[in-house]
Amino acid sequence: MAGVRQFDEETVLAEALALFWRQGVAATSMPDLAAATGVQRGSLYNAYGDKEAIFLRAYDRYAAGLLDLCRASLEGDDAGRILARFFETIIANMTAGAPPRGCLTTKTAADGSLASATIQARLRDLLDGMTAAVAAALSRPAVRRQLTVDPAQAALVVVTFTRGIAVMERVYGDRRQLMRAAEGLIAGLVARPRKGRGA
Amino acid sequence: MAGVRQFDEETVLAEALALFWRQGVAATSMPDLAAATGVQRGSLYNAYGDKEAIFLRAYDRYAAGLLDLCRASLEGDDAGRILARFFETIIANMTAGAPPRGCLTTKTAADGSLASATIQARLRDLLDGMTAAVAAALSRPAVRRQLTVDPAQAALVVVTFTRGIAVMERVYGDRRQLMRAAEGLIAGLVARPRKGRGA
DNA sequence: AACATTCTTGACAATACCGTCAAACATGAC
DNA sequence: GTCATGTTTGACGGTATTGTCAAGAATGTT
Repeated sequence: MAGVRQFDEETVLAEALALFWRQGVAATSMPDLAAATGVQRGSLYNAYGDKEAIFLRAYDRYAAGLLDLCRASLEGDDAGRILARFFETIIANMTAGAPPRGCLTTKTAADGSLASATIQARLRDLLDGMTAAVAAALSRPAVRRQLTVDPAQAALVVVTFTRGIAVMERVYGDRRQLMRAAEGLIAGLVARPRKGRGA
Repeated sequence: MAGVRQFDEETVLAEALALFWRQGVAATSMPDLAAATGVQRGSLYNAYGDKEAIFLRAYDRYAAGLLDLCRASLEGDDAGRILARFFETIIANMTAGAPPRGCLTTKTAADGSLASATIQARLRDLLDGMTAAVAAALSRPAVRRQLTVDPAQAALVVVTFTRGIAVMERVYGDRRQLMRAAEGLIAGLVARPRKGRGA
């Protein structure tokens, strides 16, 4: 096969992701992407077709990475600790960067990009995956016993709450507030939030 | 005073609000507003200056109305009922319209309009007001006793959760899921969610 | 080394939005 | 009825984005 792609797709998608994350999908134009990636607009059109296609590729990587982080944070048998670590992960993800980038999924969900059913489906996929991961963790017998709500519903509550945290981050930009909110939710969901201090 | 405004400001702001709500602030242009309100673009510039000014005026009305609805829903002494009615109000607000418009505050928060500190401040004002209203309701002694978390923190959790519901509405568009999520949260925050059925 | 294939480049036309402004207009004040 | 005042109108120049395309460039194949 001759006529070979001159740019490194990994790099381009990473730069594109960074831009989408920072600016939001709707606010990012093809010229923006061209400038950020160093690839000419015409080449991007040729390689991917349109902005949505680029976004979908970038988002898939993002989603996979985030899901891995979430799953890793959900190990253990102490419900309070599991959830605290999970929310820490989520909050770290959305407060990273300067200024903080916020949560890509949430920004995308609210910025009109959902006119595309394909994008909506991808966002749903990530949230479904996240819900499943949380539900699995909360369903472990040792964990389940500590909950005030059954695991499936608790998982829905937790994932919904992560979305709320993402919005609050945008509006208040106060990391501590997010932690306090998460802590409050955990207190409600776990039977004995504070038995001692350490283990 | 001669040279008098030819359009009805109430009507114009109502139409503008409807458009912002449906399309999102960032996705709404001055020509869009002109078309929707029937007022020429030049007149809008003359009367208000720019899109942001129009949005702020429309949003203030929206915020005031929504806050009133929220406060009204928070009366009573049964924590579970109060919260259920509050979430019903919130969910009704964001699932109204065909297709549902979602939550204006949340859409605005995530669509890049927060580049404007003024807009961010207004969103914060509404959420502050909502948090205060919920905190006040949850602080009533009879209510407070039923909670698993102290009122101030519970209010933060509740308001954060409303933002999460708004995002979930965008992604899933499933009213029942929102109700189930809210119900789950209430179960966690209220000590005895189900003692009987009625009072 | 020559070729075929695919990518890249720069430019094009089409469309849309913004902010402004001068001229025309309508209205309340006198 | 006349005037002063603020509004409305339509148009202008400037800028930006989109999607396409023909010509040039690069590379694997033979």
